[in-house]
Amino acid sequence: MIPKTIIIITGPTAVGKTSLAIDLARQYNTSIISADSRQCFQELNIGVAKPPRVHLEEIPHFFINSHVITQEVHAGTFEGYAMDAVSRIFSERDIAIMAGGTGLYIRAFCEGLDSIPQIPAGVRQQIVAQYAQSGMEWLHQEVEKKDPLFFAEGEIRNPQRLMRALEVMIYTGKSIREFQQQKKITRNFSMLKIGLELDSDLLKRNIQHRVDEMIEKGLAGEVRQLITYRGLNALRTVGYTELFEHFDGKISLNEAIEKIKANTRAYAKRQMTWFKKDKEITWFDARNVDDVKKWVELKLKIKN
RNA sequence: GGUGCGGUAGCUCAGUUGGUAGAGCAAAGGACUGAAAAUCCUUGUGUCGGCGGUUCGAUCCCGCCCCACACCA
Repeated sequence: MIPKTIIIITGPTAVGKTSLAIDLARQYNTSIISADSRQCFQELNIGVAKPPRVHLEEIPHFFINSHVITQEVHAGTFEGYAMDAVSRIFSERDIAIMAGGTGLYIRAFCEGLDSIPQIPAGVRQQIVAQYAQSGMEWLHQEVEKKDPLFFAEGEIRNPQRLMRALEVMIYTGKSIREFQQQKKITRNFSMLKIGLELDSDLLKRNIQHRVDEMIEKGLAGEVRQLITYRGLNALRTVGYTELFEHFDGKISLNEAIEKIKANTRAYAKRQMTWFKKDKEITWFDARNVDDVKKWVELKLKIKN
């Protein structure tokens, strides 16, 4: 019996993950699970570089257009969703494909997250509101008092982490540190992790082209329609925040475009910083996707 | 041609009552287990427009020149 295998394609934004995934999905006659924290939202289209509609119709995709922006989606949501999706794919196929650039989501899928109770939304809302009002000093004091364990070793200058620690403490009465065992779960299928990379000048050029293309396709119009939802997490996204600023009259359209390009570059850099640490990834030059295909074929043969 | 305001880090600018200079953004590196396209940390030598003068010492004061902008002719 052939072992079930998922081919995971990752790398920075605008290297060409999507088109490689589609090629492989065709070749192995299977489906794709997107590992992208923004493409899952129906309302976000031009700005998040979804696969073209024809391809979405040709090949089944999971976690694309699967949610609406008012839903809360996070790494835990993805883990559950993606585990369900692979098992459905594996019930009919031996190979599945995952493609995306959200490192935390991919890790959640591959290794699992430590189980922490679901915190009711209201708990966080209160903390966020209090933080907005009273600021960092208050947050520090709260966490130092309520969760000294986290305060001693956590990222105490990062408000998001502090607020997360606080909500877990308030709701469960235990430090988030006690939950975070960093235990890797072993999945009952095998994985081939592929990284696509590109010389930084070339990647910059790709980003530039892609952003210009998004503008031509009408990104500004898409963003304008979503302006009333700007407070939602789904819209704290490169391409959207900069255009909101433009519609506020703070910056010109050209400035917004330049900012989108710069922020996309910074995002790509953060992605590389994350992925470089994953020693299971085999890297390929994005210009030689045929090498990837050959390598995948070889690996799958060995497995048989 | 005259007057005014400027010329400081890749960009936008702050500053030094004369002791060779600093923020934001960019850039580079890094962290990150339920906000992750998010969030956070680290890294700043640049003929302070050019040439001369005053001074122990000038980017800062003075003179001339060049460049940009505005206004007046």
